[in-house]
Amino acid sequence: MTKSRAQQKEITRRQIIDAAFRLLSLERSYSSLSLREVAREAGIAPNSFYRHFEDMEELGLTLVDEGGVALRQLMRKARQRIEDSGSVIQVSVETFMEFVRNSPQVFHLLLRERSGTSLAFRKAVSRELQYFIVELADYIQHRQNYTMDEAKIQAEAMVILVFNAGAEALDCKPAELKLLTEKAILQLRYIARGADELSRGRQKKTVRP
Amino acid sequence: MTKSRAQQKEITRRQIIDAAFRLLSLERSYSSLSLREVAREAGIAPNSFYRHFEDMEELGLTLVDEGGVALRQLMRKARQRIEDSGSVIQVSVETFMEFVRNSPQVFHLLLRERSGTSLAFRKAVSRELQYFIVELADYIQHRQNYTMDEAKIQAEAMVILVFNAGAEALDCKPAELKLLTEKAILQLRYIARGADELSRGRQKKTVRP
DNA sequence: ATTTAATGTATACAACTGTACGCTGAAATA
DNA sequence: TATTTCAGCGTACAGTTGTATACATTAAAT
Repeated sequence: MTKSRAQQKEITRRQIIDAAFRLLSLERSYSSLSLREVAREAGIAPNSFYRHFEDMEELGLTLVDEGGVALRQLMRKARQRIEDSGSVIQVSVETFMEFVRNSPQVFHLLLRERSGTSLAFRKAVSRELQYFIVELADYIQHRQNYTMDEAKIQAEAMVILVFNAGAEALDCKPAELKLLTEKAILQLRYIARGADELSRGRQKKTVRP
Repeated sequence: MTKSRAQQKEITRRQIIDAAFRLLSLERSYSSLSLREVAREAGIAPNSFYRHFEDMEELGLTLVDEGGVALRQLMRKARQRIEDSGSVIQVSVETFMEFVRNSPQVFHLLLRERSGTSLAFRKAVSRELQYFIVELADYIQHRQNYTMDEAKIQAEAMVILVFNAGAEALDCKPAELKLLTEKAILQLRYIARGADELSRGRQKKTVRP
């Protein structure tokens, strides 16, 4: 059976994407990758790259999208875990940390391009983060009676801190991982509790649980 | 009057450092600078660079150090402002935001190299952040009776959030700056209050102020 | 006054980059 | 079956890079 043209093209496209992810590491940022390098790793001629992507920026944005999707899928599973067992904060943070350790390249990409030189990249990563922030804000608002603004500010702080913990996790030894996770959990609890107290202070009447 | 050798060397060294800072921007990260480019901007021959720095990494570490010093000096001034007027959190955050807007290149450098490809850079930036964290933790611990660990975890969360607000400030319009600052202040208050409540919960007896 | 040492330069080279051009073979279409 | 389309390749070119080597100038040391 011979492959259709579209199928073969899709395969090559995947090879390029996978090659790029493979090249990312602690010592190698996306912006330091050259087109030729990616082509080499993908096993194609440099010029063939252009049959699939306009330039490296377009490939990069594709990687950010793919990475975001992968991360969101994982966090959706985390929510299932929450249903039957335990604390939202703990399960979420632990799930995220697992992701960072299992797919460090993806996390590297998101982490670095969030403050990278390309506006398009920064916006793309920011958009991925917004998904989390909004989902988390919804969740928070659903359980307590915050305004949406309050909930978002709270959610954003949490996402930033978890992201930061992920960044530290990349550099640390496996033994230190647990400590790092606990630190992040505690920081998130500070925020949850603090937001709780401060919003209660502003409200006329709220029954303490 | 002729210049002594050491004096002239120091002048050229400064030209290199200043040139490198000048080249940094939203669109230009340190790792994307070439040795030749810096030499060109500094007005010297490419090879002359080596008379002052082993390689680009050594220059970069020097920049991180200088940036850290500048930032710390500014924050020290902030503490004076706190003495006579108002909230610690508010003054600190506002001071930091001013720094970001006034010396964006320095902040760019710290922000990016914090998650960059060079371990030496990451460590250098991390060390700069530790200065702030420790100072803030001391301050926190001095006012309330936390353990040092608690105070540090709290301080770290605060520094991370302020840093993040700074990153957002780089991309935003001047009009949005105030809103951004207020958001960060609120986030820090969440943490302060949350830590306060959670540590009180653990203590046998504490008199509410 | 002579020698030494060091700052800065000019030239050169090999390695790598992005990408323009033209070609090939085979799948898709007519 | 004949024609068109298009993914992929090879060659080529101009530009940039880090840095090795050799040399000039001149302050500092002898």
